Amino acid sequence: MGIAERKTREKQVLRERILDASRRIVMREGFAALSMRKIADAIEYSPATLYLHFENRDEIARALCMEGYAQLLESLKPHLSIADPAERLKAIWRAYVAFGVEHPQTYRLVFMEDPTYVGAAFESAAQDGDDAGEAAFRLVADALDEMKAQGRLPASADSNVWTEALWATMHGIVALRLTCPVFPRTPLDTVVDAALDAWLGDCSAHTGKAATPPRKRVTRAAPPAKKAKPSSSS
Amino acid sequence: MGIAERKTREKQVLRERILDASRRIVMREGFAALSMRKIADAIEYSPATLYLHFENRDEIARALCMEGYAQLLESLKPHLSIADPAERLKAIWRAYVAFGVEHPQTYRLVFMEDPTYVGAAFESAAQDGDDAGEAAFRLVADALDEMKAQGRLPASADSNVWTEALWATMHGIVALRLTCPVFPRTPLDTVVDAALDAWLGDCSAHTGKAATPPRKRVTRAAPPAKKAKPSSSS
DNA sequence: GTCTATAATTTGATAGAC
DNA sequence: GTCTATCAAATTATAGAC
Repeated sequence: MGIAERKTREKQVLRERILDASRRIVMREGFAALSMRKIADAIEYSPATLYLHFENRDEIARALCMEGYAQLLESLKPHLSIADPAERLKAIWRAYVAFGVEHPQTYRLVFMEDPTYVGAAFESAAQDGDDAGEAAFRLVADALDEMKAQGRLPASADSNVWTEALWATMHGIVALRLTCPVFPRTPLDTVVDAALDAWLGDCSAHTGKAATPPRKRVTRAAPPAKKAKPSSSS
Repeated sequence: MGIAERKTREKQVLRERILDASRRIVMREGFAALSMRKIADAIEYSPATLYLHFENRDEIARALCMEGYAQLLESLKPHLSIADPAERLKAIWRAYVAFGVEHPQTYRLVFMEDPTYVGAAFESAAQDGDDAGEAAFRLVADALDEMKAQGRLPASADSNVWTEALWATMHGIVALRLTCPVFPRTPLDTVVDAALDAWLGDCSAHTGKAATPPRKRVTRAAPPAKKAKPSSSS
C-alpha cells in the first residue's frame, strides 16, 4: 500500500503548510485578520483547496488552539519535576506568564477569543481518559495539597478554589498586558513575584534552608523586613 | 437663540438614540456584531445619517466604552465611603467583579477588546487634570497605603505593584468567566473571597472588633482554624 | 487534488438629490 | 438633516472544469 500512504503523507504535508501559514498570520496580525483567502495566498494555493483539508475557518482556528496549547504545555514541562511544591508552582506560573507575553496572539486565541476554543484545546490533548485541562488543573491542585500537607498553607484553603484563583491571577496579569497597556506599568516580573508571594507566600517551612525569605504580611506588629525589589520586564 | 438650541438638543437626542441602539446590540450580540447598518435599522434611519453624528464605527465604540466605564464607576461609588480600608477594598472589588459578570459584553468591550478603548474610557472621565484611570488606581493604592500605615500589610509591599496585581487578579476572575467557562467551576463569590483573603488577608488589626477572622496562612505551625465556605454564585 | 470562476453576503463609507 | 443609491472591498463557501 505504498501509494496510498504516500498520498496521505502528502496530504498531511499540505495540512501542515496550511497551519504554518495560518499560525504566521495569527502571530503577525492577530486572529481577526485570519481569512481563508489570506491563507491561500500565503501558501500559493487557491482558496478552494483549503476546504479539502479543513471544513471551515473555525476548524483551522481550533487546530491552531490545540497547537498553541501544546506549545504552552511544552514550555511548562521543564518545571514539572521540581521537587519542592512551592518552587514548582512558582516556576510553572512564571513560565506560563512568560509564554503569554511572548506569544500574545497565540495566548489570546486560545484563552481570550471564543469559549469553545479553549475547550477544543483541552479535549485534544486527552491523556488517560481525562482532558488536558483537567490534567493541568490537577497539577496545580496537587502541588497545593502537598504544601497544605506540609503545613505551608492554611488547612482551610480549598485547593480547587485556590487553583482557580491562582490561574485567574496569572491569566489576569497576562490579559492586562495584552489589552490594557495603559498605566506607567510595573515591570512584569515584579507583579508576578508579588502575586506568587501573596498566594504561596512564605514557603520556607520544611525546606530547612530558608531559601525564600519570609516576606509575609503581618498579623499583629509590623515586621522589620525591608526588601527593595528591582526586577526586569520580559 | 431658542431655535439653534432646539436644534442642537434634537441632534443630541438622535445621538443618544444611536448610542442606545448600539448599546443594545452590543449587550445582546457582542461588539463584533455591531455594524453601522444594524444600528441604522434599529433606529429606523439610513446608514448615512449615522455619519452626521459619529465619524465612524470606532467613535461609536469609544463612546460606548466611556458610558460603560462610567457605569462601572457608578456601581463602585456606594462603597468608596467605607471607613475601613480593607473592607472598602473588598467591597469595591466585589462590586467590580459583579459588574463584569453582569455586563459581560460591556466589560469585554471596555477591557478586553482594543487597547485604545480602555484608554478612551479613562481619558474621558477626566477629573482635576488626571484621567479616570489614574484616579481609580490611586483609590486602590491609597487604601493599601492606609493598611500599610496601620501595620496590616507588610512594609515591604509596594502599593503600586499591589494595586496592579490586585486589579490583575480581579480582572482575571472576570475574564476567565467570560471566555473560559470550562471547568466544573467554583462559585464566583468563593473565588473572589479567596483572592481577597490572599491579598488583604487578616485585616483585623486596629479594627478592634475582630470582624474578619484571621483566616491566614501559617508560617510555622498549622492553625486549628477550620472554616467551611459555602457561597452563592452570582 | 487542484484550479478557475463566481455566487451570495456583508461590510464601512460617500456623493448628491431633496 | 436625511435619504437614495451606490461604490469598493472584503468575506465564506461552492460548482464544475481539468
